[in-house]
Amino acid sequence: MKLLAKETNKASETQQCASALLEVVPQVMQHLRMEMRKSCAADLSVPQFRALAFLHDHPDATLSAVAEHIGLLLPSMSKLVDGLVERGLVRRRVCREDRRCVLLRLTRRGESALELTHQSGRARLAEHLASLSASDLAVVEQAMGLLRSLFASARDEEERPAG
Amino acid sequence: MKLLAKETNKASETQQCASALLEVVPQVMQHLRMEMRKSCAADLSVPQFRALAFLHDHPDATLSAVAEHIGLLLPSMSKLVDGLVERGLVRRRVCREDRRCVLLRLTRRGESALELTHQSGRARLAEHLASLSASDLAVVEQAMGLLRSLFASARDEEERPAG
DNA sequence: TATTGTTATACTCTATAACTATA
DNA sequence: TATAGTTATAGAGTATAACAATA
Repeated sequence: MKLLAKETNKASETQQCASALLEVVPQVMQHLRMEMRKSCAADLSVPQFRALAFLHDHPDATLSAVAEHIGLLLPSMSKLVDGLVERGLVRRRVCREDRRCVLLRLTRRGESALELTHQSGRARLAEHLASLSASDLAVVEQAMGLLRSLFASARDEEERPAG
Repeated sequence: MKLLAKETNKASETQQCASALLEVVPQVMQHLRMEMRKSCAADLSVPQFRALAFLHDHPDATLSAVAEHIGLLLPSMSKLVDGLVERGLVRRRVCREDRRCVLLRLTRRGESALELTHQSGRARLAEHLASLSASDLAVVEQAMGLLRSLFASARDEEERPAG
């Protein structure tokens, strides 16, 4: 009976946590979006920024790989990459071994844009976090670690197995 | 000197935490978006869901109030509400005291759609969270509480002062 | 035939600028 | 004149469906 009660508590805790995520994640996301837009560091949208970050970590990734990581379907990703290529931030190249595949890689301008945006975004976010105590910061960072593992895409799991 | 070192550590902790947010929040957000789309519970987008949730908690809120909470400008909000009104989820009404203002309120269908989407989203999210231990869940929930306070909009602060 | 990617099309999100109605 | 909201317009994000090229 006690075990059952525990299970029930766990389930209700899980539901409560899910509710919190459902409310807070979009709220924080909206702030991220607005700050990135206002800062105009390199004028990157959030998905563009994420794509560049992935390509920084995985040079010569295929379009499919990026799409899976970002969580977009191929047509959406193809279009997003169109923009990055037009702006000279990414280089598109056909793979020699399998000519159906497209290999993507950051240009030097792409690297700069990524770094600029990352630094500026981090700085603005850090201002918001300034009022947190050291232990609060630790809680948030730990939570982000947990969520990163939970919501990593299948392909990411292969490379960096989640704990 | 020791104090300075502490300050430096705190700053670097803050930066690291900001980096984690910058990476993980969009990742989780993307999952939320996709799950809400796939579930088709009531076919609500994330911003639509957020607007309904706010109106549930604040009946007869003005368009401006909703816009500020969601983090949209007035034209964007007006258009979003157009869609909700057309679908019969929200009622728009002119305020008698100040005829410039528009008061928004959920219809019964709006309440249902909100509840359906909330339950379905929470359930799907809960599946992902199932592998977390009770203490991990607590960490995530605590982090969400901290972030909710930090990123609440100005108007929300008035009603529910952040700790 | 199956897979990778692109093109075509459509809808939502979001912004800015110009406008209307009310105060 | 200032404020609340709408309309007009535009661009990015995202999806589905249809297509092309390669395996």
